[in-house]
Amino acid sequence: MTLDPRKQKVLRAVTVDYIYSAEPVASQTIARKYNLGVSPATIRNDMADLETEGYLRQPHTSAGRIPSDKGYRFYVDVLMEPEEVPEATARQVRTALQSQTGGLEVAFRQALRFLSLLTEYTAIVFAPHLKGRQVKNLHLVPLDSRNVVVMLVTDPGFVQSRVVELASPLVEGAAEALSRALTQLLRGTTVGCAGRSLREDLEEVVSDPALRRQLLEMLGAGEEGAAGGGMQAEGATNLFKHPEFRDVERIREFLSLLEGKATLVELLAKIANAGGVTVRIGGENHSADLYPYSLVLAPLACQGRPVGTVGVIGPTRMVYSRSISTVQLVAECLADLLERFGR
Amino acid sequence: MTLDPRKQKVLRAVTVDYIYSAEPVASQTIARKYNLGVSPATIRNDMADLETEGYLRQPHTSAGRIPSDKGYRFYVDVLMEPEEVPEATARQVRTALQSQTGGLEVAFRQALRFLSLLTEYTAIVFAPHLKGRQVKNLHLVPLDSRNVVVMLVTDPGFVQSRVVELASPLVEGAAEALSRALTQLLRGTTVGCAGRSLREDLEEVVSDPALRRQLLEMLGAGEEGAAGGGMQAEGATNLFKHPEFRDVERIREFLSLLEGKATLVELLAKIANAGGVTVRIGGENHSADLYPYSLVLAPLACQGRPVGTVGVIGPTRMVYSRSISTVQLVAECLADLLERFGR
DNA sequence: GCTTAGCACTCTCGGCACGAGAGTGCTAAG
DNA sequence: CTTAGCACTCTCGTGCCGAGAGTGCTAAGC
Repeated sequence: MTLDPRKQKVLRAVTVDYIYSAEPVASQTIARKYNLGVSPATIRNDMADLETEGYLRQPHTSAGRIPSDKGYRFYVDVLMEPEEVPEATARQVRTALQSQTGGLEVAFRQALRFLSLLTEYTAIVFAPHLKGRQVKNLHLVPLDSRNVVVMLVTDPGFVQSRVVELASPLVEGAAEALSRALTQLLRGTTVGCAGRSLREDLEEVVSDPALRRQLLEMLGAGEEGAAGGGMQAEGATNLFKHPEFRDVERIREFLSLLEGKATLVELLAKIANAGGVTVRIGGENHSADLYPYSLVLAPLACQGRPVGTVGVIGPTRMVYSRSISTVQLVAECLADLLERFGR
Repeated sequence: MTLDPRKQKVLRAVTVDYIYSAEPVASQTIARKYNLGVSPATIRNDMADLETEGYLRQPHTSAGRIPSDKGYRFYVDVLMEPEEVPEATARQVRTALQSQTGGLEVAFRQALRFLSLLTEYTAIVFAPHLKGRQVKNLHLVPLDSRNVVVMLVTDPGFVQSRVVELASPLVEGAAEALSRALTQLLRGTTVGCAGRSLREDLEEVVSDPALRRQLLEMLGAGEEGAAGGGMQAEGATNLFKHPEFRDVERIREFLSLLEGKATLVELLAKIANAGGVTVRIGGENHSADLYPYSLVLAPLACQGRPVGTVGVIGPTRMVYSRSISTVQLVAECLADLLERFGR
């Protein structure tokens, strides 16, 4: 069931040509541009075979061929020649991200900008969510007698803070004592798993009801924190440069895909547990919404545990080689960053 | 130079009809639907006059009329009947926003969601920027011996925090002493106006170079903080429901307007100092990028000082009456919130 | 048996003409 | 000043046509 060598060459030629031209590829074009040493007629026969085997599609009779999802998959797995990110560019990205002092959120945003700039697709990140992270530290910082900042630090160095208006004023020194007690109580607790016992323990330690409610909320359902529990995207407009987005309906679909998030988050969450760069092509996503898109995604881990996913989304007609190396680069930089913060 | 009463009625009819139908309005349509008691021919004459006076435009000969910017302006200032937000909806918005405990960022985001939902346009907020705010409090919270969270609290209760890796370990108790010293030094300082003297003072108080750099950065150029120093938008896809966005070029323009931000931020910053709801129609914005859009904007203030702007952006063919009342409602809720945090 | 030249066939796409429909502007009468 | 009537203009949808692109098939060649 393997493809004979010439058919592989034809499939590669069709794929590469279509990726760059966005036009169905004709047998003659291949004969002219990629010298396989055979005539258009022969190529035509191979293309017909490749179509019956499911690697190519024809938009309509008497048009050239374009790769099917299966064709892209074979291309990515077997035929594609890897493309390195130019060393100069790579260095630039690395230094920019490593010298980042503005905290993880800012670094993530910058990573997205790089990704969308270098690939010309839309960069997405499923930011490390607080849910599932362990509490490292909890601090109360009094602003004045009635207001206090609650600061929750979780595992890889995410800081989430909120201002609480207390029901009754704090006495001098109470904040520090409470901070110590709470940190001791909560250290190691997993955010999002606020069990009954925790609730009872809190009632003992914290007398102020407003503060207690706020703490429970922060430790609770894993809401979007400052680090962005949800998904972020950058460069949505990039996609509109590509001819598959000539019509408005497609644009609307794509934007509501990004805004709706649910479909994407589900996929990104799954990938967070994968190893290495994953390529998902069109229908492989088993979701009608994602059918016209391909994604190149890399998991993010901190001390061996998965914390999120980063990558790009674009049309199935994607420059996979470049996307893969770029995503890899950016993911590595972010991994370094996560280790640095995660100590 | 004032318009005679019947012409006003005609102008109102054309505007209202066009706002809802998005089709050029014919004299006969007006005669049929808005009974002004005159024949289409008379209305035609009035429309011709209104056109020479600049209130109406004709997309091409033998099409109906549509309002010009000047026409919309007259409609908004004189002809429009105010439309209240239904009490039930208003109550819902108020309670949802007032019971918000997740800090200003979350509340702002929710406000945007309401706005975009209720108006069907794109909601934007120029979030209170730290630049220009006064420092209220500065705290250092040690995480372990080498890492410390720097937390900067500015005037209306914005919290900005970053993790710093110190050049040399902290001794016990040093963090608290430093926090006190820094708060005393910095209280009342305006963020973004880090003068030379401040820099010298910091050198005396803070010996750690990494920490010093971080502090200067946070106090410095007024970068985007956690509260979002820049602009946020919600519901960009809303606009694509409207027929003026049938073609891809317009969509791309709009999205890059939102992503580019500069043009909008400039306008929003100006409005931040205004009083009450401001309506900007098309060309009134004196910016080619904004020419096809109208904005309904309200300033946000805290203790009498301007801190930002909130509103919606949509096509000039906008349901102004509804937009105005909705923006007003949301702005009031946010003002309450700002007062609560600003104590 | 694989490759290839030749040719008929199919499908898309741009251009053009045409007619219907919508709406105006003008004129002249009420 | 208002209005009926009518000619005029412009858009838009439709159908037609021809050019061009590309294939599939057949039969001949190696």
